[in-house]
Amino acid sequence: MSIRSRSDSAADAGGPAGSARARNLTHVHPADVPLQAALDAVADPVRRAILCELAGEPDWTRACGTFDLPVGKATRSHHFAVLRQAGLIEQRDAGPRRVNRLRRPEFDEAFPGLLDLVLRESPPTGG
Amino acid sequence: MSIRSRSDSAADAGGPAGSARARNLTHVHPADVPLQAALDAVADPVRRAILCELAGEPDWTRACGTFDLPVGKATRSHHFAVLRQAGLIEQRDAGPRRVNRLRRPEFDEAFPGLLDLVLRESPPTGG
DNA sequence: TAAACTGTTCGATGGAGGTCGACCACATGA
DNA sequence: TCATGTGGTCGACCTCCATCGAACAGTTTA
Repeated sequence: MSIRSRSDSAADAGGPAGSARARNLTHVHPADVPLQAALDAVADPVRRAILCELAGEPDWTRACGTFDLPVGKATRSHHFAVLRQAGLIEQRDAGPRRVNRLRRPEFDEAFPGLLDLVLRESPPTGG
Repeated sequence: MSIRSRSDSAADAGGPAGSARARNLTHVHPADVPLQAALDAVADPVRRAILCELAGEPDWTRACGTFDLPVGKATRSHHFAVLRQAGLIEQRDAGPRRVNRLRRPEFDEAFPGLLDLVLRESPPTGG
């Protein structure tokens, strides 16, 4: 079965009440994401860059602002929201920062192979 | 190695010279397709419908006009061209018709799991 | 309280691409 | 040659979405 405790680690992360900001953080489990939304999410190169950077480091160690992206902070915020609604990332407030986690196992179960393709994408090999 | 005889079955299909129309039929091997193009190709619902229909029948049995699609023939022609350039389908002229083949093994090798996701997509299950 | 930092929201803009109608090109058959 | 049937090409339109600047909100520290 693919039905699991979908309200487990997402919204409740960070404590029972959290802050007012944390309550605005809505998450979607990958199992509830339509294929269309998943494909749209990974079809954008900026979002794929976020996913690749995120995959290279431990969970909850990267805040949104620490990513090297060729877009302004408004656009960056938009992309993180898209990734969150597509079930690709999980976010948690840590002080003024918002740290991220790649939802690899859950997303892999819902869309086998898709995330692997994205993370296998090699940038221009620098040579 | 992923390098194989990429000029093998695509452009040469249908005989040495073929017709004048057949010479305009340019194919791209999946191994030469960027991930961006592959994702863009499968991100469109009309194109996914084509792929699903194509997967349900033997190769070279479906002409472009026989697909049940909610778009005009100009748009349909455009979508087939996109699928061809993305290495997802192979086309061959059969008289006035243009028959299609899903390049499943080649595409699977280049983008493992992606086509499976598309073909696994279940429409509203009708009940 | 104020300042600095992080991130979101809002409104507007621009470009990419899906869509169409019309016309064109090719193959078949009479 | 003409008619028909299939599919491609062209130009235009239009919608969606990525992008930005500006303003706003929450957190931390002074």
